Amino acid sequence: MPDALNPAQLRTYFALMEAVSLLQYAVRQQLQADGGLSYVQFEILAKLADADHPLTMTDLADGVVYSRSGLTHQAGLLEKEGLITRAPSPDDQRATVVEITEKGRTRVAEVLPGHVEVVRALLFDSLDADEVRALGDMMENARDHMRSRPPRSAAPRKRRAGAGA
Amino acid sequence: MPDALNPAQLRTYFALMEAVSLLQYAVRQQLQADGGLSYVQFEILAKLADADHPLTMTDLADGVVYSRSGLTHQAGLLEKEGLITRAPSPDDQRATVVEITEKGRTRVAEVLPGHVEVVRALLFDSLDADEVRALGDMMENARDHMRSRPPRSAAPRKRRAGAGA
DNA sequence: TATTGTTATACTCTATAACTATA
DNA sequence: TATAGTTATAGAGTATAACAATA
Repeated sequence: MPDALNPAQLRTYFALMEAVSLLQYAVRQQLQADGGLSYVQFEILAKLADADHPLTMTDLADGVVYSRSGLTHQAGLLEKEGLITRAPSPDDQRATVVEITEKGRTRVAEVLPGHVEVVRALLFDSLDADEVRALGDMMENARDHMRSRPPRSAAPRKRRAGAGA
Repeated sequence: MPDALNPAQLRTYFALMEAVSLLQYAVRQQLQADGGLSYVQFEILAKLADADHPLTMTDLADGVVYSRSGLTHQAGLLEKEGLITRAPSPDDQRATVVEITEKGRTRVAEVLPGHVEVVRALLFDSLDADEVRALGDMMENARDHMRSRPPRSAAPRKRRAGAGA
């Protein structure tokens, strides 16, 4: 098991992290400016708009956020703005059923064109069709690989908490 | 100018964002667990460890963080832990010269193996050498493209601030 | 007992604006 | 006047732990 990255891997890692950071930053700016939405809020709304049936909080949590309380917080903000509704599920009284409102759909529609434009201008302007396909294949593989390999493996190595001194 | 993304682009965009989000999450976990460092702090230390001459705050700000005060804050934390030193520059009395300490280098050395291992296991396990090269080329192009194209273009479209209703 | 979800709380990161000091 | 950096402050996002209610 090789304990280091070769130069090509290092170069790729840094370029990937930096490029995506720049993209994320631009996307967050756009969503905030055009619709007052954080990226997570946009993800929640987009997921709800895409689904043909209402989703539970657990459904939404999958892949969107890493803690339940974080999702509850974000959902609370979206509900306060009238972009989603929350109601107890008829099937399972423990579950909460989340639906997007018309106002929520409108907000997504307001934000989407600018979003698409940013992604196109920043990411896809410099990639041809073949590259887009290759990149998509690689990232789907990587994503599936990471999903199936929970990071808990590398968790408890050394603890370090307060000011070191 | 096409106002939408084609299906291949959409698929690639989402896969890229999700894969990198998972990677970032795992990397942050590892850095925190192994060295009590945020990713930005690790970037600062790595940049200093890599440079053969001391850097100014402005040097560090390039590409690491998006506001000066944020960098000042992070540098303050690192200094408090004894991982870096800050001193007025002899050349330009306005500037601050930042140097990594031995303790800082040690911390980087402690964190690096686990970091590399996470990146290798999560990202490069599913990519062969050709893919690594292709991904690196694409991401370097995209990064340079984004750097040269400041996102301010899409900034002022619509304002939306407080609670909507 | 396990699961769903919320609440309370605390902490980190980031950004804005005001300010000092030097070029 | 422009630049380098800090400070104070405020806000958003996220996580942990305790809790309530249902399966």
